[in-house]
Amino acid sequence: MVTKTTRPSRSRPPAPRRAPAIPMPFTTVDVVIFSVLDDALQVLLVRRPRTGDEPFAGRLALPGGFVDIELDADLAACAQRKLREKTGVASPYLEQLGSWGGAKRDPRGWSATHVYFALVAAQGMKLAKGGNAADVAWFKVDDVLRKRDLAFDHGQIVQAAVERLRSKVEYTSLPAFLLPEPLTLPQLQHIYEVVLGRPVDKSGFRTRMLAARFLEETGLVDGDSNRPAMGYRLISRRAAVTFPRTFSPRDAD
Amino acid sequence: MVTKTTRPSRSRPPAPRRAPAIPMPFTTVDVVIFSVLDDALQVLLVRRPRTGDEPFAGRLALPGGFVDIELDADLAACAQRKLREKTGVASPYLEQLGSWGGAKRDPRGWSATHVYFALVAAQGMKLAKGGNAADVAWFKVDDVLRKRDLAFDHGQIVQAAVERLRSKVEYTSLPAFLLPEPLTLPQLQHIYEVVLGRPVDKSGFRTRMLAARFLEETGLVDGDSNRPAMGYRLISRRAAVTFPRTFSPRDAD
DNA sequence: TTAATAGTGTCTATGAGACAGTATCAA
DNA sequence: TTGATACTGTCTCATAGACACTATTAA
Repeated sequence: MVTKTTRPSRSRPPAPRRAPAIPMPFTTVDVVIFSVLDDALQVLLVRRPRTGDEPFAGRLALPGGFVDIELDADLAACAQRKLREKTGVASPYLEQLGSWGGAKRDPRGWSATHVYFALVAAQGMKLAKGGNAADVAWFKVDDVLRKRDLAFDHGQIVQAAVERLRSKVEYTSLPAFLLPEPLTLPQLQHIYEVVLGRPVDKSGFRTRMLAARFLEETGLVDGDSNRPAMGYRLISRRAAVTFPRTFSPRDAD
Repeated sequence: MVTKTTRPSRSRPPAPRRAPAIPMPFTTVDVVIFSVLDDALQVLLVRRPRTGDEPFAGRLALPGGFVDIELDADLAACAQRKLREKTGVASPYLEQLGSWGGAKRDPRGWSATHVYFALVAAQGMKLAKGGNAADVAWFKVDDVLRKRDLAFDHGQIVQAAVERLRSKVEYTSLPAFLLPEPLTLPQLQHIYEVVLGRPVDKSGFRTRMLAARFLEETGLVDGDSNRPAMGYRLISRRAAVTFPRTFSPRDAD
């Protein structure tokens, strides 16, 4: 959040406001963007600029920044804009994670950030780099959580996002949004295994996915393996479906 | 949100701020407070004052208002404060629901609200009334959702809160926070039935609750019935526990 | 033919749902 | 003793998990 690059500099006419004359918190939007790359769950981070007197110069942070009340119709549109600026992705899975606000999280004063949570397929994606934009790159979630040296409270936020993702993966079809279409069931199973960090039984997995009726066949796909697999497309990209039970190995008490 | 009653009027020294000079959205916190009364799920609403030129005068709204960057250390503290002001309840179950923000939700300009979600036991509670405070009262959720004439976008927000509650009730122990302690299993079952809107099997319900290990016995309680029931206390008031499966009648496909 | 991966069949144990039964209180 | 409510036992059936099996491709 609070990167100079996304801060509009042109002057604007003062809007008519009949509201109270008390100081308002700074309002920002940050986006936690996940993908699976190299068999690991990864998160997109930007390096904060070293120029100017901005806080946390040179540290890694979530992509985000101030709400622009001229550009952004609402919070979701603002999140979409920031995601597009960094990744070029137009229609990812996007849901709200929550908001963090307080007196101390930004040294410049009371601030509140609205955090969104995005899942994208990393294949063939071009990240925004150089120029006025800060460097942006993928980082393994496990490394990020271990090093805990992100700007602001973004370490906490990433942790909350990972917990939400891991928890939802147990009982929803969310990981399907981490794959490009058409996707195959073996690919999807692999994503589940990477995010859950444990193997999943093939037969049960297939039954479960097909019973949830969120996939439709698109014909055989010639993958990197020997036998081609059936390709599938998501019936709806709006939301994930919820399974009636959680994934869980039998030893669970 | 944006009620005059919670708006601080005293002057304060301008804080040192090295932040951008672009206009910030108004920032508010609203609280959706649920309870079960008269065998129905109810929500706490306040009537907006008819004085001054505030928007939505005389309409019902969620309790809430501007963040006070002097009083409130963070968003959760702000929500706690607003809850305490209206209900006197000090330590309810409180979780974040989400945030709503946009150019059009408040006629005075771009605004964003951070919404919290509280569950309280309504028994013997005194609501704040009269004086400077707006009238505050319980309303049946079903009526509120049908009439849809709340101030701002609070109708949408209540709807989202009810959906979240009903969905979580299927697989968590959340409803336990709607009862005063010590609670009995028949009482708890009744709450589940009210919120879910359907009967629940007694035997399965008891097995499920006790297997989840979130209750500890406190001795028999002489209720309004003939045979006394075992009283229980929540082992932790921090969070609800998640059941491995959802409640669901057998006919579910 | 073999290796590799895609996909299916089958067995079993768990445990939820349904419901009938027993226990313990007041009147 | 009766009525009312608290609580328990038992039967059945769906299904997740485990794992062995078959199918289809490339080399």
